[in-house]
Amino acid sequence: MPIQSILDPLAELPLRCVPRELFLHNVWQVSQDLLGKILAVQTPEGSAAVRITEVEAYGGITDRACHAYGGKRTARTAPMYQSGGTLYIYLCYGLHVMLNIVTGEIGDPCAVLIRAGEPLWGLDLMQKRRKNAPLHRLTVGPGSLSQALGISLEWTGQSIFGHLHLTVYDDGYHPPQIEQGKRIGVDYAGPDAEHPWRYWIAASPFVSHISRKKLTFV
DNA sequence: GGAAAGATGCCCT
DNA sequence: GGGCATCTTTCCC
Repeated sequence: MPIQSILDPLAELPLRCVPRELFLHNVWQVSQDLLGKILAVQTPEGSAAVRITEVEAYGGITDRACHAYGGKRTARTAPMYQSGGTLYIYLCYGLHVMLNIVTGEIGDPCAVLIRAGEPLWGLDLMQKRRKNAPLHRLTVGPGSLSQALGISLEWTGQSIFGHLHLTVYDDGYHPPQIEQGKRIGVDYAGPDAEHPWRYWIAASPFVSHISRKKLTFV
């Protein structure tokens, strides 16, 4: 399948699925490793894909911003306790679909929230799903990204390995620079809201809250 | 059974 | 940058 990137039309590298081991490291490592990877979704409507440009790490039972804080386990959060590579998908504000990928071993409820991507292919399909939103808002923000890709709530709890619809690929691309800052919308988490656990590809136009304060870079 | 909050997005100024 | 739609999940009666 040819890659046709809007920003980098010269990219023509072989695709391979990311290995299971990628998700078995700590959630902060996995978050940064996922930047630049390709998230592809195939549905009966067609296929679409983005290069992941922005993520957030949710640190399990000790992170007040994490749904599994304090070991909380409900029907919704149960997938977070499964092994690395499990999908954790839930509805926010009653209408926005949030896509997360669980990290670590079984029983360690950490996950990476996929917040934004750069369109690679399936542009027409994504624009149709997003009601012709402009390019800079097509796949930016966790709710918008899920809508563009056609992420389904029914996939929560399923593994991305051997998944029928969703695949994460590595085409050899590595972000030239990664920036990090505070996570978005977690002010209720008190001191844990201050952690710089949001990561994005430096200078990418496909990042939300671009004006937010940058803390450090890697 | 009911109330409150929420890992947002969009439109307005 | 501020207001608000919108409805599921969770928790507490």
